[in-house]
Amino acid sequence: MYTEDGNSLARLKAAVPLPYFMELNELQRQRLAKLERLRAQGVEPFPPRSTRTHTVASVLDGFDQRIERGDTVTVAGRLVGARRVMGKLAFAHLEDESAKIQLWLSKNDLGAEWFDRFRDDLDTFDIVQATGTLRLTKTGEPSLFVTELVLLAKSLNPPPEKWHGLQDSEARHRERYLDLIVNPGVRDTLRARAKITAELRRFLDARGFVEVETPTLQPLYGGATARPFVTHHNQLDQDLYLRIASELYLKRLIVGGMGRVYEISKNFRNEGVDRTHNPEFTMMECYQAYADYNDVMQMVEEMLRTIAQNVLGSTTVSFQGTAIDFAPAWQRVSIPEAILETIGVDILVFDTLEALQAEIRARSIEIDLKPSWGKQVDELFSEYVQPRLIQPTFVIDHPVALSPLAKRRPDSMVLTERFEPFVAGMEIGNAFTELNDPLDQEQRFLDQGRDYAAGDDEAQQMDADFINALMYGMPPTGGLGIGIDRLVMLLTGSRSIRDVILFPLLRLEAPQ
RNA sequence: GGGCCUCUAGCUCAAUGGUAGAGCAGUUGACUCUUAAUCAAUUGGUUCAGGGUUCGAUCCCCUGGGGGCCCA
Repeated sequence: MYTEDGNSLARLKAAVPLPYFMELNELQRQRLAKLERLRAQGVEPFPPRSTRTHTVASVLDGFDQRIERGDTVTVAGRLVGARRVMGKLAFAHLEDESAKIQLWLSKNDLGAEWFDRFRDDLDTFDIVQATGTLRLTKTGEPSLFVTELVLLAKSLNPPPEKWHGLQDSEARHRERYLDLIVNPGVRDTLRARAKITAELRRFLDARGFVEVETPTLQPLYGGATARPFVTHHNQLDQDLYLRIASELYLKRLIVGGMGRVYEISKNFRNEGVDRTHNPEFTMMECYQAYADYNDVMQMVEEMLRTIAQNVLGSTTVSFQGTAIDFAPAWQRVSIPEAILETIGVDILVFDTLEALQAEIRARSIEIDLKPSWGKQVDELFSEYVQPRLIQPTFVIDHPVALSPLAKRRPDSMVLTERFEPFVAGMEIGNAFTELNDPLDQEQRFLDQGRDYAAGDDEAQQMDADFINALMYGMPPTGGLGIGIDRLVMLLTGSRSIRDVILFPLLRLEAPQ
């Protein structure tokens, strides 16, 4: 109760000094007024520490025995949900990082001072510390019977609607902290993501891979088909590119004799944003000397089986209503064979852009026309084959033209020893027997340079130092990249990459 | 880049071109076992921004902005 005249809000609004940097709405002003009043009563709204003795989960563990023993515990956390005040008795819920428990506040046992304070000056979302004994309510809900209450941090922002919560996807992304408070699934996904990367590291460490770190700021970019972000180093007066892939650095380490290396890092690609793309995303890349892409395929099967089993307790995951089974062995789909089977076009026969497009026209196949044979094949595959790859599948036999860093198949000048794992119609990785012939590699870079000159701004750049490294001799090597964000999507059933990235890129909010 | 949808109170949402509303939250009062507590009263608006049409625009038109979905 504010004052005896019951009409004090206007006066409080006028009396409370506002932060100069933002305009507060009425609810925020009310909370600020409460903060000021607490301070006036000698209650510090932001004390430096709490003296909690238990997490909520540990209190709930063995709850009945704690009641019998009459344990006194101190917990700390956020007031969530409605506060239900009934004259001289009140209920609320307190949530910490482990669990939620009901607080039972009685005016007699807590004392009038703090009971009134709870009723008048504490709000939902305030962070408090509560000390007391444990009881069950008549409906059997475990509750903390509070004998001492301490404010730990006053909350100035009001909570969203208590039944529908925070729905607006823009608000959920821009105010992820609020999303985390009110939508429990966000925390679950975050924890699952941490577990997935931990399991991935465990899997690789157990196989003798050494985790390394290579540059994010690079004088040349490479290792993937993508446009880079450009930045500038002032003192060197030199443009630098943000990493689009770790590949070329990691293979330098294989040249250096590291044997097995991996890196989990952020890649930055200057491209659009959609359900499966964020300009900044996380990739695991690993390279194994004296292995080939068949070895890597087996490792991927084992890797995803292990991760799914250890994270979900099962190799089967439900993704958007479809059961997906990561258990080996995965099916293999050859790009030329799959295109032949699906639309009847043999890309190995129609092996020039002109011939391929003539055949496409002859068969009245609806497809966008592309500027090169490789891109046209990619387009046919993406359009007609990829959407059908729901269960885990290795797509193999990529054209050389699309694979400037992969070794050719011994029996083919146009196909490479490469595979991409596809799940739920999504490309989740990329792997190949690495090209270790410096002469062929130089030629591939030159071909890429021609594509770039012809207007393909995703083509790769000549990297003379990488060629120089290969000229010292790189063993036959199997390499792999796995998109961590998409893997997390699959294992958490998330429809959008924005649901597994805590702070996805959004446009600057419109100036108000 | 294109198409469609969307933006209204802190949140979730209404509103034939004619006084901008509801629920929740908040505020005031009652209430010592509540569970979306209940009962009574009540505050709260740059309808994303800027133009236009109109006697009158949340609504219709144009331009721009944010977000989502689909396509590329």
